[in-house]
Amino acid sequence: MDSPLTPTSYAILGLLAVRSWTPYELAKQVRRGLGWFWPRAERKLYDEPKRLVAAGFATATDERTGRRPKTVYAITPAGRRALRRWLGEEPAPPTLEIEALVKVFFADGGTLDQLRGTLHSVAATAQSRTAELRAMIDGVLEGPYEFEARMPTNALALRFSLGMEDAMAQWADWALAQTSGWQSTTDVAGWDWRAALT
Amino acid sequence: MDSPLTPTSYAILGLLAVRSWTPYELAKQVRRGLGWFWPRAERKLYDEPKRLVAAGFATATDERTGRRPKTVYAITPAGRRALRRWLGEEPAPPTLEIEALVKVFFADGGTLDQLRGTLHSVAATAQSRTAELRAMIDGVLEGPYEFEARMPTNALALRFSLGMEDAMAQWADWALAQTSGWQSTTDVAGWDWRAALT
DNA sequence: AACTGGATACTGCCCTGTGCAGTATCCAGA
DNA sequence: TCTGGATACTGCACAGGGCAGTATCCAGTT
Repeated sequence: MDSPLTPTSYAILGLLAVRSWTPYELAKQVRRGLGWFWPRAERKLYDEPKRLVAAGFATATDERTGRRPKTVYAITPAGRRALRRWLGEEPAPPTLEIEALVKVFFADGGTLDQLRGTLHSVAATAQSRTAELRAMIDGVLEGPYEFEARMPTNALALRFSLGMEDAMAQWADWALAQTSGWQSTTDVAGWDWRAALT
Repeated sequence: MDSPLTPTSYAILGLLAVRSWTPYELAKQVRRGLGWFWPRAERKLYDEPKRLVAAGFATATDERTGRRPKTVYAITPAGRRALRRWLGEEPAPPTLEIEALVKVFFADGGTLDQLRGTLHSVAATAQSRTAELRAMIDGVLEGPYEFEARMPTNALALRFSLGMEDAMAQWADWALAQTSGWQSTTDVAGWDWRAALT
């Protein structure tokens, strides 16, 4: 029960530092922001706050909407101190899970069409994710925004996500151009991989 | 037991399509290549091949080095067909887990030094990971390489990793420049987040 | 010839995290 | 009144991570 808190615990604690939430609201908020660099299943967001309560970093308040109960979590002073401490610790190196790249890496076991299909998929995904980010930015730029005070750090993170999606799109376009002359995934018709790596 | 195979199963199957390996060798190989976009704990690489054998996609051969036993896994024709089929399926969207960004996102709960420390850490990690990639590339460019035939698709994947690391380094440098005039994480001294987002 | 340390070759166990099914209630609109 | 989507959870099975523990092998040292 008192196993050490995980980065996920601190991510939730960070959200509680902004305001109080029900787990359901946390889930919506994670989809909007945090999920771009710390994705977690909705399921987890019901367990994690309980651990924060057990650690004394949050409180749980039972409320109700009519007859339907809900639990509102709020941060404690000890929670804010713990968050502050954690913010100064060395972060773990990044972890990327990109199924598309596995398919590119082993593309020589399949057809050229399959490889190029995967590359098109990467480009399309990056474009639609970029559009999502841009829509969020437009929304914030226009209207008055609930968390205006948090926009400076928020903007740094948004720029990061835009940069990642842009890099993926750029790479996919580059790879599509490179493979355009290939005869197959194993017969690359004189294409020079050494040149591509320098 | 016959639960559907995961992307991890196909990642291992892809390695077996290149040649036969013991789980220990698989682990080394994953660290070298696949791990950059599909990282898995060594532990997993001892379980996964067993599932491939159960599915009829691989065979296990018990060998020994002196008195110490080892298991060599090899792909079957059905395995190659399964891999080929999988290569044509739509890949899942990318998943990024970046603890440093969580710290940036919630930096307004800590000090400016903490924020800039996190940014320096991102820059340093990206640089050292880039150096690792470059060292691998240099090694391949110089000597005769065991898997020369796989270099075209391998080069596409390597370029991807270089691009990601470069994007992270670029972003970290940009963010350090942006925050250089901040008084604190909440007093940004006239810094315009709107400008940073357009 | 014995000793040491790093590489090889695994397994067990506990924990985190995902995905999905299942159970309710609430509320706006038809 | 009815319906469907949003709200508010829990249980369960499985994927995956990290670490401790158990051996053997082998090259270099003493």
